[in-house]
Amino acid sequence: MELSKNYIPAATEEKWSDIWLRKRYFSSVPDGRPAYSVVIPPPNVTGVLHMGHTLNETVQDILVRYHRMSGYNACWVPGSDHASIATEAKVVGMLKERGIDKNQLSRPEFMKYAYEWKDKYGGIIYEQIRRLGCSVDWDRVSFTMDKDYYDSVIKVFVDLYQKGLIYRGARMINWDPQAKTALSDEEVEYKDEQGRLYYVNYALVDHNGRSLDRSITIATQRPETIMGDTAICVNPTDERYTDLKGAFAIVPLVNRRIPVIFDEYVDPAFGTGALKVTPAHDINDYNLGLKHGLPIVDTLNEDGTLSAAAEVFVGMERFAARKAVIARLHAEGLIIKEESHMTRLGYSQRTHCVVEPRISTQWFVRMKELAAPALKAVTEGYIRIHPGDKFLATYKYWLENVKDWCISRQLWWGQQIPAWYAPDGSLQVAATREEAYTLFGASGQPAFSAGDLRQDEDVLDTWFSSWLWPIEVFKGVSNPGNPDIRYYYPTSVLVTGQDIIFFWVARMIMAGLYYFPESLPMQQRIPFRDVYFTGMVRDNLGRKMSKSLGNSPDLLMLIDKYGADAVRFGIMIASPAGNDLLFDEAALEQGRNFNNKLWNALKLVKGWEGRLDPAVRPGSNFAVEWFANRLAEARETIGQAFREFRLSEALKTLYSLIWDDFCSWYLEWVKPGFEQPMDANIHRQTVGFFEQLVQLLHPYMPFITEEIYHLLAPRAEGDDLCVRQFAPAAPADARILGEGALLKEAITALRDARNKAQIKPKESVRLHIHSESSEATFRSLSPILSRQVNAESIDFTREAVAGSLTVVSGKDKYYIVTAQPLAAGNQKEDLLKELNYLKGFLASVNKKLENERFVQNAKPEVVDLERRKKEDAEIKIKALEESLNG
RNA sequence: GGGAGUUUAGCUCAGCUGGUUCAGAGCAUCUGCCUUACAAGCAGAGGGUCGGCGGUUCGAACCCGUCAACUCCCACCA
Repeated sequence: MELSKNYIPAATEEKWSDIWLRKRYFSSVPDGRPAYSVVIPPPNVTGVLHMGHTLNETVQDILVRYHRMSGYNACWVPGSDHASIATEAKVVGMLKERGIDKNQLSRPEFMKYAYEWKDKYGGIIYEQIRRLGCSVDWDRVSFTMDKDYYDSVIKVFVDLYQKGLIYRGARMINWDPQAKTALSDEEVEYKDEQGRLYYVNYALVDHNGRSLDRSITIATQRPETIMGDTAICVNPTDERYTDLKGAFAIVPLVNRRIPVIFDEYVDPAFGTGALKVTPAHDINDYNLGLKHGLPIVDTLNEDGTLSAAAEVFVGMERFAARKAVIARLHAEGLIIKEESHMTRLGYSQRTHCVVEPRISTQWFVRMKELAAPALKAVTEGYIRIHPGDKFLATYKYWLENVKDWCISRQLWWGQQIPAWYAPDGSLQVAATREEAYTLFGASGQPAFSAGDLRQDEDVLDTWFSSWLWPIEVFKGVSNPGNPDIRYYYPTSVLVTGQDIIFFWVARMIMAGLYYFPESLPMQQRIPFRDVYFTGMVRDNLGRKMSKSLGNSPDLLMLIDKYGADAVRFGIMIASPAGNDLLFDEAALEQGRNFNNKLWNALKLVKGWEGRLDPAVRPGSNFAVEWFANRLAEARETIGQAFREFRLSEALKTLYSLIWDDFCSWYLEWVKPGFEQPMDANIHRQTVGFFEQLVQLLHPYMPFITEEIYHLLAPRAEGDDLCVRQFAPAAPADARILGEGALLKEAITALRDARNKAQIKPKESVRLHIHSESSEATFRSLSPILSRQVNAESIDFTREAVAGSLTVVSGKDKYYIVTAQPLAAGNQKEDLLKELNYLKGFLASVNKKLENERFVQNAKPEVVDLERRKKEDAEIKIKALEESLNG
């Protein structure tokens, strides 16, 4: 069979995707093996996967494949999130482009469009997951608005309500005027900005309305809210204002009379020490208003325009209104000063518009009771966070200070809140209209029919559904106690971005601990045992990837260009746990080159098949023996790295094992001479090594490894790499590894010397080795050594060889004899440099050993080590001096 | 304002319990090679006062203190 010059990923990837799917390797059902279950953080159906998803999915696939190959029944559940507000915003935008106004649609009509959107983008996302090679169980695809899932969310809502953990009430919430919905505290992103502070004069009057012939100046950043003022507040200890007890101020523009009140809250040092109180539009003012019984004048409409209550500029957009108010205040001479001022503005996470604090009747979850066990699960180590040092404190702080969660959204796309209102406005919470009607009838026949009940218009926060994800993807809510939930829950590991630690991770822990009864051990109630946080993906300049910057590459295009394995390699090689990843296409090129390296190693090994020599040779081959041990050693390192979630490090180990140890050293050592036969036994063992290497690499680069596995040898039906189990690891023999290191050192030193002496690669030399300690080893290694340094002969000597080039490496000396006279190099200089260094080194070792306190205090093995360093250095110095003199 | 993290080669990062010739790897750079698997390659090389200062210790990239820079999270002074 003819192998292409370079590896071509596209066809291979399609082929194996299909075969894996057809053979249902990634479909999991409970069995006798231990489960390794992972639920995908469901991507929003708003668009396509970005590089952050790519990193997350790759990490998950590596863990899942690795465990599938390690005796576990691996199950990775794919799915997507309806992403209530984000998707609704996109659908509304899409409709607008088509000239359709959401307000003209009925709720069912809108939902039809939303589902069309979901089908389209959900499909794109799943295609990306497939192309990336993710070994998800396609029989378990879940969506947070599936019928069962929807019903589960409703069921949990009703349950929490009945237990008193959900309540409805008017509170100051964050309002998104663009999406026209309430938001949770977590959905608001704050940015520091340069704002402007306006000093505005308010006229003062006494309780009879008589002018006091003076005014009070307040400082505000939001002059457009003055129409909502219902008090002026000063600090009671502020002597400038003590005489204003019982006085009133007149709100400019609307001439409303408001009291001057006194409260410690006001900082006399800020601005003028006088604060305008607008309870409807500021959380602090709201609290002050509650305390002092102030009326609330809400001057904003839900879309951010001024309401009739504002009296002036009614209907004007809030920022335009600000300008208008400023202009009129200026015209009336009421602004006496302006200054710039740093401020913090809240933006909606989804629509990016400035959020308004607003009083509104919403549904809330009481968080205190849910938070306590969630905190315990982590602080007591039932759930381990990686990297822990970084996120433990953040997690703890949030849970200890958590506030109630506003879960109602004034949207259509989502689970509609199961609250039912009677004509008189009273309400019952129940999953269905009929159940609600029954509840209304509990204390006698209601005066209305079930059809008169009106369901709450609002839907639930999307996170109120995704917090059930690890439970409901196994139907744990809709079908409690079923075999899947009992087998797969808790899941093994959650891999996600650190940005959703509060939104999602903490709340899933709460949901798990709430949902599974306290009578069960904590280990069975938690949703996952480990949490692995990936960092944020940035571009190679360290900037966040974003659409507006245009620095977020398209995943499918990258796969087309480099191949999925190369993308996976590139994203993993520079991705330490929890640190941000600076994405650079150069890393993908490295991945592509690595593919090619593997491919060419395959070509080499395959090329030997035509000229195998089956004759049995006595004794063992050093190269084979060495590589077997090197492989054992690397497996140990890799296993340890996996246990510690150091996936990038495991990949680096593999990369170097394959590129350097296998290709650069091992294959060169066993490679037969030009047109010479290949020892069939060595070939067989080489194929065995190659199989082990692609197996180890498979979790990272599944396609090319599967392909090579099948090209190396014919395989029985069902013998595919993705399900091949790792053989038990053998311990590595340190002696053989040491001999391998010695051989590599000698080869490198001799090649370096050849290079420096400008001996042409094709020119062979005669080599004399002077080794006090390792002569026997060198004798056994000489067949490899002679080929690697192009030596036609190797002899052993105890003295200097005249007319030779001397090389000192470690404790050994090499004399290179050439046919042509040697070009005068700076060999002597190099030797002197080395000698000087060694003498300095010896001096420092001696100093240490002569220091009594060192000898007394240091551990005996450390002192021994220094003694050996001293001996080694002395031997080397002797060797160098001899060759310099000789 | 509170908290966490980071700072090691041009870039991205390892460096575990303070002690192997410990100052490392990859990428990039430079030199020499179209050697028969691979120029997307091979063989080599150069490159760092481990952010600054001080301390603990026989011994510090590592522990302590302090300063500086950067990053992130949290927070109701208009």
